[in-house]
Amino acid sequence: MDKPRLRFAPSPTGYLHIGGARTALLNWLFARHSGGAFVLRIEDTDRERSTQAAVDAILEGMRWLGLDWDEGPEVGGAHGPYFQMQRLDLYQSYAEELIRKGRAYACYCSKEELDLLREQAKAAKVQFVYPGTCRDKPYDPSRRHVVRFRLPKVLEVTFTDLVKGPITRPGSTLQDEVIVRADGVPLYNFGAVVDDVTMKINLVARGDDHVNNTAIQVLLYEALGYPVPTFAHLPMILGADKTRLSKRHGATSVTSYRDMGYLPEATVNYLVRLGWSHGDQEIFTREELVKFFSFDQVGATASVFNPDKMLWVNHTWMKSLTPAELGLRALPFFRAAGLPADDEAKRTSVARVLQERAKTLVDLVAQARYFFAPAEIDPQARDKFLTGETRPVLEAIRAGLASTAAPDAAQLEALFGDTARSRGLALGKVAQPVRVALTGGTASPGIYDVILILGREETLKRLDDAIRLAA
RNA sequence: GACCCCAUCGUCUAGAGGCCCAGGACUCGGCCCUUUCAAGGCCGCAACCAGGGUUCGAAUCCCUGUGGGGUCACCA
Repeated sequence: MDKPRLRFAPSPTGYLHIGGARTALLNWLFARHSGGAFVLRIEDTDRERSTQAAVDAILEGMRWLGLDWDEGPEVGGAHGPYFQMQRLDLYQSYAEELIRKGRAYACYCSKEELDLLREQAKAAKVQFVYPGTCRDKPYDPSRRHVVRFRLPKVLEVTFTDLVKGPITRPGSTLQDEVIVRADGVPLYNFGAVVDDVTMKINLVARGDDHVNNTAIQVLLYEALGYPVPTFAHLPMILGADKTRLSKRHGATSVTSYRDMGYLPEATVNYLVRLGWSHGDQEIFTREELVKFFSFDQVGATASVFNPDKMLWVNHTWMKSLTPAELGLRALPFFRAAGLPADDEAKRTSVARVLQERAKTLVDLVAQARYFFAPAEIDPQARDKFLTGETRPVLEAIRAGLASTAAPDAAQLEALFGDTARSRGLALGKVAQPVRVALTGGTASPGIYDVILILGREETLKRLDDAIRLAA
């Protein structure tokens, strides 16, 4: 087989959702795996719903995931243009070729007439079948018409599917479909086939919802005289209630995951594991995925999107980044939260102590708040830990710290240990009040780390504030 | 309704006739570690849709049923 050429062909009617992103990802993965090409084509023939904003959103989503395309919008390529609305002449000439060869014909029936027939069929509870009214009428381009494919007499159509195996559909369930509208814009089945033919696509991997389109497309390829590509129909992604994933299941656009503080590595990792596996491995780098991925390891079953597991994957990825890198990734979120985290050394230290505790970048920033802004003392924590009883402890720590010029971890440990021991207290009895004083809450990274990051001056200041509160 | 596809723990999955009274991961529960919270370690709960075949032997192959999903446009 020639080098694989794959494509992702979204219609720009909205943002890039999770399902589309996975389709794009798997196509990209296999193209990179095989050294083939990945083409991005925009199927904007639905003028009602297509928007430039959606095109931008889709490209943005793909870029965030790191899915670069070899041919397509903005990068061009030898088989362009890559927007269907810029390829109308092409569809027209292919349609005319089919008419000339007798494989298609002009149909002059009005939409109203057909709608009526469709209603009648529905009322009679039978499948609507185009009666073939115009099948043998002469071609008169001057009359308003659509182009219909003349269905060849076939018993059945069979094609290979890399994930589902051979699929057969009886010819009796097919009919003369409209392939070009009256306004000259092609319908999906025709546009996609003409484009896949002219863009030399030989492996079509797309959503499961297209399986039923495939038979007619196979016939179209044959009518056009081109080899039929191999197909890979990817199972749908479902929500928790096992229905197709949609907005009501929560966030469905990839960029919303970016905005919620997920890493692209984790998103890619999770998405690919939804329906694909490689033994027992859960975490994959992009390089590993490129190396291991193939369509025949993709399961044939639809899979339920599990936010908990995605969160775990993200957490795992966050832990694997270097603190400096993690801090850098979090920087936009710090800025969005209005926290001054531009000091790289401090930001890195914060990331280091928080990376095991924060599951997303947004979570990390939320947990880091008191490092960059005054501590907001939780009332319950104050009532419990900043009391007349703990005040002497706070004062002792304050005094010890004040007499140390530049405390290090060992000195802090000694200070806390001695303070606890001399008063016959467990270490926790000393650490908790200090924790509340410095962070405002009862849960935080190790208290010595907190002090070291806050610095001596700021720590003394917060201790003073807390001692006042404990009065 | 017709046609197509699918069917292992709650979820993602391993499993391509004996290695499986079914393995890993998420979630959940317990224990350990521990200055809090995490992280980490250990342990546990939990599944082959049903019924028929084929076979010495079936989660794995075949058939039927059931359940779920998808498609039936001058949308994609």
